[in-house]
Amino acid sequence: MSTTEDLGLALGLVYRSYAKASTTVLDELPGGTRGYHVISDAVHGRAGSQVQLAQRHGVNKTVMTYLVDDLETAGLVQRRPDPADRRNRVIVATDRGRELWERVQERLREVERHVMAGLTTEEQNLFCGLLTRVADHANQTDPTADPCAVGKDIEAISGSGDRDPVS
Amino acid sequence: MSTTEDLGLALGLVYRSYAKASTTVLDELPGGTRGYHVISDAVHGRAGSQVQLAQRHGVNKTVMTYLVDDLETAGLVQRRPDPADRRNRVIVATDRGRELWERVQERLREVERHVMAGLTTEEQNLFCGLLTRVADHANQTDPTADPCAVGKDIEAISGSGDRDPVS
DNA sequence: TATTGTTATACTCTATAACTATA
DNA sequence: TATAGTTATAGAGTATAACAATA
Repeated sequence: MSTTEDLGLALGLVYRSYAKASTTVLDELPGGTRGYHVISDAVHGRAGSQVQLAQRHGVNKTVMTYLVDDLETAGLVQRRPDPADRRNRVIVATDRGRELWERVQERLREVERHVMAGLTTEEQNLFCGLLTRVADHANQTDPTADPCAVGKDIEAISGSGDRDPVS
Repeated sequence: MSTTEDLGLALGLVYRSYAKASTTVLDELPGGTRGYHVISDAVHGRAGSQVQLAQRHGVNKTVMTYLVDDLETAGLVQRRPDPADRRNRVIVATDRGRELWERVQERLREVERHVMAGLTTEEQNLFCGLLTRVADHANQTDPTADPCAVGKDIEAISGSGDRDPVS
């Protein structure tokens, strides 16, 4: 019998498996895994403002301030003024940040293969493709949107009789 | 262009998307998402001891003590003495825990469909199947194994010249 | 008036250390 | 001696509140 009949359970298991396997590669970076993801966004020119970054990576904007501080101190990213809106700080990668990203990226490909070792190479590509589409869909859904909207959909489906699952 | 060329980034995005979408369903449970997963293991008779549960769900055994305390107080699980080793407390589900699990489980299926809305139904099944296999593989890999073993594999592949990605 | 980013502060979660009981 | 579980304590991570600058 499978030990994971639940999507959330399986996601958590795989997420932790990846986190553990990538530790040796990412723990030396400022901000660890999250720091790498911010650098990654900066390298691809999709970082945007700090608030946008914070929303995309699921943390408070104050946390992003500290993280960008560390990344900037390490010379990996830069805060740039946004000509269109002087309140924003656009986060861009430095040359050093780009070089670091490329080096780390190669080692992470090995980590990914290790995590997905239970699948054939073809299946790995298929899985990555599907996962990416789910992720992109989640990313498209406006991160600033009211989180309750999702809950409302679900409540409308399942009814209001069992709102309190405990009592 | 895709916003997620990286497995870890995509996993994080999907994981947070699921966490956000399941909030309304799971936040009222003791221990939230993790509490539900422990109940789920207990319902399926695969919970085992508290240490085993802690390892499977990626937390310290002390955290599991507190969590099981809350679940037991809520009447959802029970600590049972293990005849084979009196040090162990085997965690089993109560009738109430089983009922709760079934109710929540139905609502979570809707959440899952919402998270995977970017895929067709066939693709959703395919994705879940592959994800489950990756998760089972991660679960099989002895959770007590030395985490450094993974790092050693990776270092052997990528060489030792760039151990410090920053300087 | 609302939003971005910053700082100081408070809170939540988790781990460490020390202990008992069992093996 | 080593491990499961518990408790008290300390630490890491994160959010809240208040503020200045900008829209």
